[in-house]
Amino acid sequence: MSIRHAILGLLANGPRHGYDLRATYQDDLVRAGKLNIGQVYTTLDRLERDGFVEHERVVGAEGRDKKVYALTAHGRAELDRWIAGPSPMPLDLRNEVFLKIAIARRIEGVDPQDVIERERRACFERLHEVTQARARAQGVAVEDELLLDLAVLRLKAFLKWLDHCEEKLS
Amino acid sequence: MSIRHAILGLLANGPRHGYDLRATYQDDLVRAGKLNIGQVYTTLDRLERDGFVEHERVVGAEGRDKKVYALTAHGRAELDRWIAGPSPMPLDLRNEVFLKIAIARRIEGVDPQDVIERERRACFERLHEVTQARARAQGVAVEDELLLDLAVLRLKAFLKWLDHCEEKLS
DNA sequence: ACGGCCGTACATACTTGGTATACATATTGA
DNA sequence: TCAATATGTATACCAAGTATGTACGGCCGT
Repeated sequence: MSIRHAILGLLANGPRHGYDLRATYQDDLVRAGKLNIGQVYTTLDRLERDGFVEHERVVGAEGRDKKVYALTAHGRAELDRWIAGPSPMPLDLRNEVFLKIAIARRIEGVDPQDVIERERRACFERLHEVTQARARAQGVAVEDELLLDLAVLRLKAFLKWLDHCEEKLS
Repeated sequence: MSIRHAILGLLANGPRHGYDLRATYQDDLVRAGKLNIGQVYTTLDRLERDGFVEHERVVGAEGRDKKVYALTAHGRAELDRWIAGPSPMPLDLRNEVFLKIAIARRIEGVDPQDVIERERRACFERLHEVTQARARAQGVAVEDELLLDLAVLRLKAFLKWLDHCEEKLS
């Protein structure tokens, strides 16, 4: 997923500059997420190129000048369109583990069941980590909980699929 | 996921040229997947740059010459390492629907429950499509079934999460 | 026969998403 | 005082993926 719409969304509540957008993203919008500052500026450039935002140079009280970005009408329309429309639900063809299993079946000397077993173990460990993080988030911030709940559900579904693979390929 | 390891995997059973790799990928390895031919050649270039494959110019019987790629020992080692090691299980921070909900909660005039409801409907439709595709694949090819089973499990997990969001945010 | 389309085959330009790093100044704290 | 940290922007670079260009040959219909 790209960060375009996150920026448009943050700008909907008023103009901000790049550094500020990143801080707000990390500290408020997606608290578990990190955002590379370089990506913020290149994304802002592209959004401006496409007419979604425009910037104004502002000389700060500290002497540093900032580029403060604001949504254009076009940008606001794009944001509304994005929010109102459904998100793509990719089928995850090109799934790495599926590919690994498929290749293992076509190579001599590699047992696909071993591959499945190793992936299962890794998935379990990950689930354990995430479950602990989920417990720590409990009651702190509802959105942090939701994001971790999603991760848990996804990992459980994947484990179920691995079991299913093992059975069907045996 | 990148296509690097798919190509290494296909080359493990003997040398092939670019066009052939793409055909084999689409017709045998991941039958539901499409592979852009341009990506095959650029990936082969990078694999060669990194010493994983090497090529030989072969003049075909038809007069067209091909570049036939083969795994090097280094490439075979990389393939084995990849198969033996676990795949990354990304937490899917930057999930688009989560972002949409989070932004909706921060903007006036947008009801996050509406967002959830719309995503649910889209997800249901997708699930319906995939379920039909799954029924068509039944008994035809076990790997096609597995890939579609994964898609179904994923979509069901996501629907469950949307219900969960609705409840927690109400 | 020939003109168009399709299959085979490779190459390149371009876009996007993402990381790392460089650069500059102000504040803060040991 | 001097080093680390915070604020702020910019750029280079890389990988993944898409679209397009360029050949050549075979097949098919009129």
